[in-house]
Amino acid sequence: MGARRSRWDGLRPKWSSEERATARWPQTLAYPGAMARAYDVAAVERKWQLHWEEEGTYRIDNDDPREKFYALCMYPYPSGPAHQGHVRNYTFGDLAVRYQTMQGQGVLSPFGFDSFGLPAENAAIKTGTHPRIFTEARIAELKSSLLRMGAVYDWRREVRSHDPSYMHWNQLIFLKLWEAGLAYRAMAQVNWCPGCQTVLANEQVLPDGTCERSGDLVTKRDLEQWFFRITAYADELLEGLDDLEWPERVKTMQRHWIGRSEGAEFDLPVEGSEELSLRVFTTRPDTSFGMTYAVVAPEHPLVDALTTDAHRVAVEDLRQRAASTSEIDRTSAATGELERRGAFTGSHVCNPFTGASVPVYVADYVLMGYGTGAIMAVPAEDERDWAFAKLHDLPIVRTVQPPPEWEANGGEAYTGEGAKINSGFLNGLDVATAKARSIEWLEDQGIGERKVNYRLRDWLVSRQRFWGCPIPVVYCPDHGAVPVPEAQLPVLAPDDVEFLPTGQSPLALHPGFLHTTCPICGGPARRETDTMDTFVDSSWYFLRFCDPWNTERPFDPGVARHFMPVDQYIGGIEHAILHLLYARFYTRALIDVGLASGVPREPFRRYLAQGMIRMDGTKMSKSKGNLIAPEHYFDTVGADALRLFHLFVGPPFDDTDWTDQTDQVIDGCGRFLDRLWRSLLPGEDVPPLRSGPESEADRAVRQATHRLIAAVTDELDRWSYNTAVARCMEELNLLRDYARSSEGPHEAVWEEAADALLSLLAPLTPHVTAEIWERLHPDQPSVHLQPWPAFDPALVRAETVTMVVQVNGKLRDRIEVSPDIVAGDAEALALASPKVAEALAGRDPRRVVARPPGLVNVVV
RNA sequence: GGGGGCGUAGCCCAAUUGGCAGAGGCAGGGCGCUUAAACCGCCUCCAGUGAGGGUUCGAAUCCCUCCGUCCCCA
Repeated sequence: MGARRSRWDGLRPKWSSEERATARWPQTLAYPGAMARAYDVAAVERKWQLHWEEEGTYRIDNDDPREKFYALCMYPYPSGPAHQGHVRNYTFGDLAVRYQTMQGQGVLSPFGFDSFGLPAENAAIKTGTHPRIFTEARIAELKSSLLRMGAVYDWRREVRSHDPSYMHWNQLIFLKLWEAGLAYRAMAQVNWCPGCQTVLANEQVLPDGTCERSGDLVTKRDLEQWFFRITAYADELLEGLDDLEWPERVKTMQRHWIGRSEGAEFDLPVEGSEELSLRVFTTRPDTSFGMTYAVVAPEHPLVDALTTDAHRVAVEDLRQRAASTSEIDRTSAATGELERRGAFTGSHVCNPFTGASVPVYVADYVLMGYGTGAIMAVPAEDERDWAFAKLHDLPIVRTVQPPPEWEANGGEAYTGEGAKINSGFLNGLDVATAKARSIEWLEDQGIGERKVNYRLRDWLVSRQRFWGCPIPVVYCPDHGAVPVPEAQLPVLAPDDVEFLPTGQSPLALHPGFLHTTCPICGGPARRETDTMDTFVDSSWYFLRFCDPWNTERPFDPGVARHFMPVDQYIGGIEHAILHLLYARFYTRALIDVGLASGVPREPFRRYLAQGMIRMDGTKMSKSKGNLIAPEHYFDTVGADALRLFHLFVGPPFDDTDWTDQTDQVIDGCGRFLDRLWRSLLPGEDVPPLRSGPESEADRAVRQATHRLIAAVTDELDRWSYNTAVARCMEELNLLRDYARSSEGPHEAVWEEAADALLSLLAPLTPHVTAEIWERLHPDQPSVHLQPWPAFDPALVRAETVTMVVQVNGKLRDRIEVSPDIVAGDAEALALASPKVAEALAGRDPRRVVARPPGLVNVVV
């Protein structure tokens, strides 16, 4: 308790002594078993890692006058020493931090830990270690890895989800959302394991619907739960996607997840009853004339009332089966099984469009959570309805005319465009017009209206767990749910709890925590024992990073206005839907309840979804037991070489395979850095430099250097790290040739080239470039504090380009031309070529396609 | 079942976004250095772009079908 409180309101030390002690540098500077290196990698890397940390090179104050750049990697769940996926992620992030710093930006580079979560709780059950002890040990290990890979952060800003100073504001935000009506309580179904007598998270339920611990069949149970009203922002979350520089597929995934659909809701009067009616939602009100039956979800409140005695047994049977079937199975299983998954209720409703009486079925393919939990079934225009109708021998009436060949080709449900048929006043209209007309009719009749429906549901945040942020609510018999007063925040879980393998949260078994008094009347009351979904923690940590030492509120909106939005967000695609959507919602909610006034509503401007690292065809992960620890490479080839490998192996958003050859590639990266060292530092590889006038060869090298700067700058801006590395390798090869040339390198040209190459590589391989730079320029600031190199556009531009001449698309000649050549001249030059004349063999050109200055194609 | 990505040399990957298929690296081969080996250096081999069809003066790139593979959703 005491140790935690000490972090309560102050700055965190950059590295606590205990954390530094765990940083596991190698004991010796030699590399037993590793290849001989041109320089002492361990000494160089350790020197600079300590240097950046002690100098505070990458700290930034809230009032920094430079233009801001916010670079952020998704804060990780602390699972121990970094794995290769972390290294890949933080290499990209660190590159951005260092690159933007050299570009003159004031870079905010914070780091923190998503430190609540199930693994620590499971470990507690297994070993008896308190989750906090367990978690903080894992954090120290991960921080050690980060230090040793040379990733730089403003550690003063570190945020941990489980830190009371974070929980305090987490809980305050919850109360503000509640006050604003954005948080509410409602009954919800949870996964219930009868064997463990506890609630299970979705990931604890195996694909076959059994409990991962006891193997019992998991059932559904209703519990009072807390929700966030994310659906209130559904439209805004959808529209906001358009302007984001995110991968298209991620935006598409979010659009599908929100799942906006326009349609209508209307009532179907139940036959034989004055007051009962069934409300249905449909996206195709134009097909209403084709409704030949209706379906309700097994959980629908009217099921009991609709079911007649003769059908009760079958319906009950179906309901029980549905309760133990996952939603995925319910909506996806083969149609052949539909027969036993639907049952007639015995009741009928009236189709208001036709006046016809149609039967009502219960079927598990209709979900209570979507729309109204009841549908009108139009088998002719819906594939699942078609299959169901066929199985139950229900009539099928087409209301859209399919194309002529449709029926002949065995056509079933037709969901496409066409003229309306069999549809009374809608006949002859196209689908869109018929939709509008049918909704008008419903509204005129007063039985229904236009309705926009979303697949997105409100966010269920209650978790029956110990290792999470307690929900700050007290239940009083007289006053109901009462917020914990702000002065009493944060509500902290007690430490003296026992972790039993029952799966039940220890909070619910702890009398001291459970029993409290009502803040209103002082009478006995019960504390909420549920904790928040950890996605709540991760939905605003990037805002806390802006102003982490604020003790008055979650963060100062003015400071957040300065640093937000995140200019480059990097993290795995696995968070592309939920985390990013929740964070986008939360940012808006914080603005709207007044905690973040004026902050941009979209928190992440650019998002890089990094690819996975696979091994033997599966994701490399601790649980699969196929980890290749980065520490091993820090100890042998060094962090720079490993970083270079991750940048070089392929585009950052592509998955990459860890194979038998990977070690050789990493060694190759180390060899490149050795060559860099030997080639640029005085020694046998660097010949005497010459002064005086510059030759043609000198000018060519100068040109190559300026082109390199232009190309690498462009490539870093668009995340093409692999090609940027390749270009730097090419430049070094060129410089080595230049050094060996008979004339020898010109001093000014050589130094310009060397400085540029070191600067360009500095964000990629920060240690070795810093060391070489320091040795070349002992009186200058570090390469990391140098401005990003500029290029001369005149030198980037070529004096001549090679024009390709084709005959019928086949390469026949190359001609050196001016880059400004016009089409007519290019054509004339091409036709004058003897090689073209030879290829033409007397034939007359039928057409000449000139694309100056690169290409002319002569067609005969 | 629906949606999306990817398939280029033995391997990882480039290709100015429709214009010369090759920048870089790994592996392999040869030579040099060495008493020898490692390291290092130099040189070098290797594909016509998963298959088929279409559009185009011109296709790795755009369109269609199929195959393989990965991901997301249901």
